[in-house]
Amino acid sequence: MTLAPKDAERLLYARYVEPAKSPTKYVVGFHTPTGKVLAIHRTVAETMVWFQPPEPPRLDGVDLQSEPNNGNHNINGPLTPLSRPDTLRARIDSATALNRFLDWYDGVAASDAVPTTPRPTDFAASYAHFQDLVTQKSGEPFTRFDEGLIAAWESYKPRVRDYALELLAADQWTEDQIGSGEILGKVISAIEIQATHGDRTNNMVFWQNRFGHAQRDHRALLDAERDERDKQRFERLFFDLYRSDHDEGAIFEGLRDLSDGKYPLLAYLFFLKDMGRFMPIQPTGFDRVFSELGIELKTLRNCSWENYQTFNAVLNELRGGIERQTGLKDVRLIDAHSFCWLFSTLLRQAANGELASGGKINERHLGAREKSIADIKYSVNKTVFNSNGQVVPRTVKEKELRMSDAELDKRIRELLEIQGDRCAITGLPFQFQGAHEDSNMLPSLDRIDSNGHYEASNVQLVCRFINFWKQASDDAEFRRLMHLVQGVG
DNA sequence: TACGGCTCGTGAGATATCGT
DNA sequence: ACGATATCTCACGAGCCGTA
Repeated sequence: MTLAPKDAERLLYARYVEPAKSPTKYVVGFHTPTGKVLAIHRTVAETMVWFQPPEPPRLDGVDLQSEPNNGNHNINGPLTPLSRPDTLRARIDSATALNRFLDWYDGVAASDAVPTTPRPTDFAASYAHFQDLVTQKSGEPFTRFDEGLIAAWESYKPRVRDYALELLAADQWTEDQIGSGEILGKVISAIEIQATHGDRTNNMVFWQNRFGHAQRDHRALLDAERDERDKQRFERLFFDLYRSDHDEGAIFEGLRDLSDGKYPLLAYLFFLKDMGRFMPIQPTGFDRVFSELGIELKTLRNCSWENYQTFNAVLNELRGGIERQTGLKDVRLIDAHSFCWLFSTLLRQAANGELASGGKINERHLGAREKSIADIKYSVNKTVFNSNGQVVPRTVKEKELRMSDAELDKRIRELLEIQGDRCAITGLPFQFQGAHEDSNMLPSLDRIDSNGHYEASNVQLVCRFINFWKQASDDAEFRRLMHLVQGVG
């Protein structure tokens, strides 16, 4: 007795209503209620089901095959789990046998299917590669997460998050606000964080309009502001996410369906909820580093709760590996995330040949930074002293230092922070005292209005050569001229 | 009949260019 | 600087077909 695939297909449609993706000429597949997938070949003579482990018990009319023969090119997209080597295949003899099999398969609890977290193949070797790249880039190897290159590149994420949580103010939400647009507005503001200077811009979600509205990760949220039904749905899910203990998986899937599967957006929203468990993601970047580490996980176009949980589990596993390699204690989830992100960026730069030429330009370590801060203070004091009522051949402008030493120190640190260690006028990265190879790139305190005094609101940090060039000219005019020069270059 | 090499089309994402 | 549009690149999906 045999069961023709077209009859099997009819049964599958009756049971699961719609296929996991539109059928191809050769293959049709379905999701089960527990989130597994199964598929059959449509053109072979008898019904052969591809399905995920575990192996079924002995069932009448169900004949487990020794080989999955799942090399078919149409097993992809939502059916990708079936392209794994541990996929099983069974020949099904009859309609009743198929139903028997499906009853069993549908009943396989999702917990049985919890995928083992993929691990790096040789973390020690990968870590050595990472150190090599860090050293090429910054001149010294990685030692800890709170200083050096990794701190400079990555420390902004928790800061952006803190600010986002303020804007979100989820603790003030009330259930009757759902549908009002207020919650949606708060979520949007917690996404669209743009610092006019420096590094507090939210780059975890691609939200800016630079490449057009359609490209923005949170487009669906913006559109929902003008769509009562979607507004209601979004706000219900946001309320559930931040204010209830409803099933996080269901919320994730719900948001995904509403927002077009934008993985970075979803991950960011969950990162806001709990940075102890959830990390932001940029699929291309993380796939790059996972492939380097030999971790079998593809996140690109795989935005699902299961995939996201695996992603976070992988990072969680890496914490131990990083602790063992570095000897550091208490490596946090976000540290593992930063490690991957920096590694990924370095891999990309190395691939593009940007590492060698970058040389020491990005070199920064705390010692050098501290020296630079001291230097700046010293030179300001000197400037002010020199221009205080002395008799000189030409008129010297009166410049007052309207800050105490401690205030000046604090302001310089603030500015370095806000400006992301870059020149306020040219955007070039600063080099710091002792770690520099070009003294023109040392930071220098500039008065925005050259006729004003040294006070907190009138100062910015610029490259030393910019300060020389700018002399007494007006800030706006000088910026205009600089842009002309940059345009020519 | 199954596998897998191959090609071609598609679309997302990244980047370049142009206009304001 | 910012926004809109054009262009490029790459991975993936789908199907064809030669080989075993």
